[in-house]
Amino acid sequence: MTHHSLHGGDPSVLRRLNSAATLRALRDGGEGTLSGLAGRVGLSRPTTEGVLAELIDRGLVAEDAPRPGAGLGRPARRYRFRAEAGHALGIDIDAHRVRLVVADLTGGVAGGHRADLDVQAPPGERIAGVRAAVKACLAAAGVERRSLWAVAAGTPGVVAPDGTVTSCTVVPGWEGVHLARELGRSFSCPVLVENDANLAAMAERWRGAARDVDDVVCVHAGLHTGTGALIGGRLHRGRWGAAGEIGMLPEMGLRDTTAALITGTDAGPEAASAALAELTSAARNMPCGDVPAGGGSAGSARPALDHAGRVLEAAGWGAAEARAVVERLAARMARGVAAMALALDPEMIVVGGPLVRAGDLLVSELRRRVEPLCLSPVRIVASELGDESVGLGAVRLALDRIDEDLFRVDRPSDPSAKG
Amino acid sequence: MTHHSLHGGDPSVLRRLNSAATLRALRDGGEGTLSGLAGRVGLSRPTTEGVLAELIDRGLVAEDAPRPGAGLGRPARRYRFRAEAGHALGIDIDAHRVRLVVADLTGGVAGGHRADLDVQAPPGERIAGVRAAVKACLAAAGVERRSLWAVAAGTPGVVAPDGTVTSCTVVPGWEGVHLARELGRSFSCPVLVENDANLAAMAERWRGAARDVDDVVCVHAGLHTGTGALIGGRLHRGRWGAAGEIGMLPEMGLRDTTAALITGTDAGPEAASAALAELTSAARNMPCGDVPAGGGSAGSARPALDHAGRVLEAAGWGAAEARAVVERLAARMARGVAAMALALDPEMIVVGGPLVRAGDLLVSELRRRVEPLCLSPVRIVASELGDESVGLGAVRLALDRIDEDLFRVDRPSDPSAKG
DNA sequence: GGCCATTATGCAAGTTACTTTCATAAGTAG
DNA sequence: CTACTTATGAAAGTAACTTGCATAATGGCC
Repeated sequence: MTHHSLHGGDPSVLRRLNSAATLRALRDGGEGTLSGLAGRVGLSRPTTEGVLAELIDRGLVAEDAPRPGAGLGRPARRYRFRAEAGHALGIDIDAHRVRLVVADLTGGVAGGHRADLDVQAPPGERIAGVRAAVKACLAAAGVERRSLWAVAAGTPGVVAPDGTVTSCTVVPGWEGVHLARELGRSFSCPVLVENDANLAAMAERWRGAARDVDDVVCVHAGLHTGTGALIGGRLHRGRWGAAGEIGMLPEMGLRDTTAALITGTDAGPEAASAALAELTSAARNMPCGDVPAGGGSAGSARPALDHAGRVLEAAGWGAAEARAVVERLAARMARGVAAMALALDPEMIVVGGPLVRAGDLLVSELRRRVEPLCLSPVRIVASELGDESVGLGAVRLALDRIDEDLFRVDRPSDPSAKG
Repeated sequence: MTHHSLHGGDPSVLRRLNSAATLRALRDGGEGTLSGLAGRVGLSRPTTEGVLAELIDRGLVAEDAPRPGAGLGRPARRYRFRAEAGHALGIDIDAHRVRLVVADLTGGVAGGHRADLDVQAPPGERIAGVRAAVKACLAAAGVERRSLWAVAAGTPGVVAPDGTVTSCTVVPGWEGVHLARELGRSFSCPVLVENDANLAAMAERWRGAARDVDDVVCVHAGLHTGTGALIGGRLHRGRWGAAGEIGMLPEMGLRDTTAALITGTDAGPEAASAALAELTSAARNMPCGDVPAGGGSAGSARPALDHAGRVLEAAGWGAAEARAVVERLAARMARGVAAMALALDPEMIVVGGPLVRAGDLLVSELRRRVEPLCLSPVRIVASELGDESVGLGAVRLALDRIDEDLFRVDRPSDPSAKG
C-alpha cells in the first residue's frame, strides 16, 4: 500500500478535488467552453464557474475572448490552460556534450540548446559548462529563470535517490558528485537527477515508440548499455537507483558495447576494452573537429563513438562487413536483453541510444535473437526519438514533479521544499 | 499515470472518502472510542458518529459495550472493525498437495487444511481434489461459503492475466487450464490465480522477512526456481504474468534446481534432468507413504523432493558432503539471483521455497556469492514463513482484492463483476 | 452518601460547497 | 423583425462538515 490519506476532511478537500479535476480536464482535453467543461468534469455549471475563477486567480487558467460565428445561440465563454504559466527544463549530460530542452506546462517545446563538453574536464568545470549552457538555452528560448518550476537532469551511471552519482564508468571523475545539489544552486525550484536510460524510457512512453504502454523496458545502447524500466507506467528506480544495471554481469553482453562494436568480436569485455584503448590512443593525435581544443589528454570516449558511427553508417547502406559486425553485436547483447525481458515481462522493449541509427539493423537482429529466448510475445522496437530521448525524458520527469504539486489534494505544508 | 478520477463530485464523495478513512483507521488502528476515532481520522465527533452509523448498517463495524472502570469520566462508546463480517481464502496448489488458509478481514487466520494430490492426476481430477479440500477446510474452520468475499490460488508456472496457466513444467497437464474459471464455479465471489513465487513475495512482505520493505524479490527455490517481485509495495506480474521467469535462461542456474541439488553438480540442466528421471524411475517401485495409492505411474516430482529433503537435512546437521552439495547449488544459482538483483535493485531478496530448510546454509552461501556481483547493498535473507508462504500470500492477495471494494471511493457500478 | 471533577454525549446553529431551476442575454436563421 | 438556440446570472435548496453548549454518566473525595 503506497500512501493512504488517513485523514478525512472538510468540504474544502472536495473543492480541491474538483479544482484538480477541472484543471486536468482543461489541460489534457484542451480549451473549452464553460458548459462544455462542466459536462466533461461532471460538475454543475455554477461550480465549474467558481473553480475556474479560483484557477484564474492562481494564474493557471485564462479566459479567451468568445468566438461569435462558431455556432447557434449565445457565444460561450472560453477557457484554456495557461501552459505558459511555468516551464520545465530537461538536461541531458553526457561524456562529451550537454543537451537542453525547455518546455511549457503542457510539454510544448519552447526551445533547445546543445554545447560540447570536454570529456576530460573535472566535475566542477563540467558543471560550469552545464550552467553556461542553461543560461544560453533560457536566453535563446526567451524563458525567464523564475518561470522554471522544475528541472531534471539525466546522466550516465547510477544515481542515488538523493541525486548523487554513485557509479559511472563513462564520465571521468563523475562518481561521488552530488549532482542534484550542485545544479540546485542555479535554480530556485526542485532539481531532480536521474539515470539516462531511465529518462529515455520515460520519453519513449511519453512521445516515442511506447506511447500508452504501461510496462516498458528501454535498452539504451551506448558506450555501456544500461536499461530503464517503467512498471505500471511509473519509473522503477530501485532502492539505490541502480535498477536496470544488469550489464554489470559480463556474460550479459551489455558492457562496453561500443567497444565490442568496434572490435567486431564477441570476445570478452577485456579484449574489447583493450581494443578501445588502443583505438583511442591512436586517435589522440589525429585532428578531430568536434573535440574542443585543449581536450583529448587521455583515453576519450569520443573517437570510439565516431568510429562506431562510421560502422553503423556503413551497415546502414549495406556494407556486408559492417552488417556482420552489427549482427555479432546483437548476438552478444541478446542474453542481457532477454534477461531483462524474462525478469520483468514487459509489453515492449524499446532499443535506443547512440548505437541505434537509421536502418534498424541492430533492432531487427536483436528481435530475431531475443524472441526465441522469451516466454512472452514482447514487442521489440526501435526508438523513435533518437538522441532527443534523454532530454525529453528529463522534461517529462520535471513535468511529473510539477504535476505532483499542481494536482495535490492535501494542504501544501512547506512550499519551499526542494525535491 | 495510473487512473485519475477525471470526475469531480458531490458532497457524497466526501462522505465516501471519510467513511473509507474511518473504516481504515478502525481496522488498522484497532478498536477505539468515538472521540478517540474522531481524533485519529481528523474529523469532528458528530461526523464520525454519522459515518459509524452507516458502517454499522453495512455490517462492517460493531459497537461494543462500554467499559466502566477504564478511567475517569463517563464511559466512552467503543467501536470495533467486524473482522468476522467476511473471509478470504488462500489456496496453494502444488504438484503433490494442496494447502488452504482461511482468514478473516483483518488477516487473522481462522483455519487451515492440507490434502495430498496425485501428481499424475489430470487437471479435472486435480481441481476436484482442490474442491473437496476447500469444503473440508471451510467445515473445519466453521466458515460459511457465503462468508467468503474473495479467493486466491497460487500455482507453479506462468499465470496469464485472465487466470489461465500458460506454462508449467512441474504439474503434468496443467498448461492451458483456465484455473480462475474452473475454481470460480465453486464460489460466488472473485477468484484470483497467481504464480506461487509472486504470492510468496507478498506473504514475506506481509508477515515474513520483508515487513515494511517496498522493493523486494522473493526467490522461490523448488523443482524449478521462480522469482516474484514487489515493486513500490505492489506485485509486479508483467504484461503476460511471466515476470520473474529469468530461470528460463539456462545459464542463470535457476532451472531444475532440485535436480541440480540431487546430482550435486553444476553440470548443465540436461544432465540434472536425466539424473532426476533416473532417480524417479528408481523410486517408482519403492513404497512411498505420502503418495496416494494409485499414483506414481510416471516421472514424479515427489521422490526428488524427498531426496532433496534428505540432502538438506544432512547439510543441516553438518554432513560435509551434503554441505558441499548445497554450496555447489548456491554457486549455480548465484548468477540468476544476481541478475534479478541487478535488474530490479531491490532493497531485499528473500530466499524461500521447498529447498530452504533450517540452518540457512543455502541462504548464507547465496549471500556470499551474490553480493560481490551486485552494485547495491541488497539484504539477502531466509524466508520466515517456510511452506506457509504461498498460502499466506494467496490470502493477502484475496484481502487486497477485498480492500479494493471496501475502500473504493467512486460509485460501485457492477457489484456482480468477478475479478 | 453527597458533591465535584472529568469525560463523553446529544442537539442546535452555522459554514462550505454542490445542485437545480428559472428568467434573461446574445447570438443565428429565415 | 421574429423565432429559435445556446449560454449566462442569480436565487433557492440540499448534503455534509464544524463549532459550541447544555446534559449525562462515572470515579474520587470528604
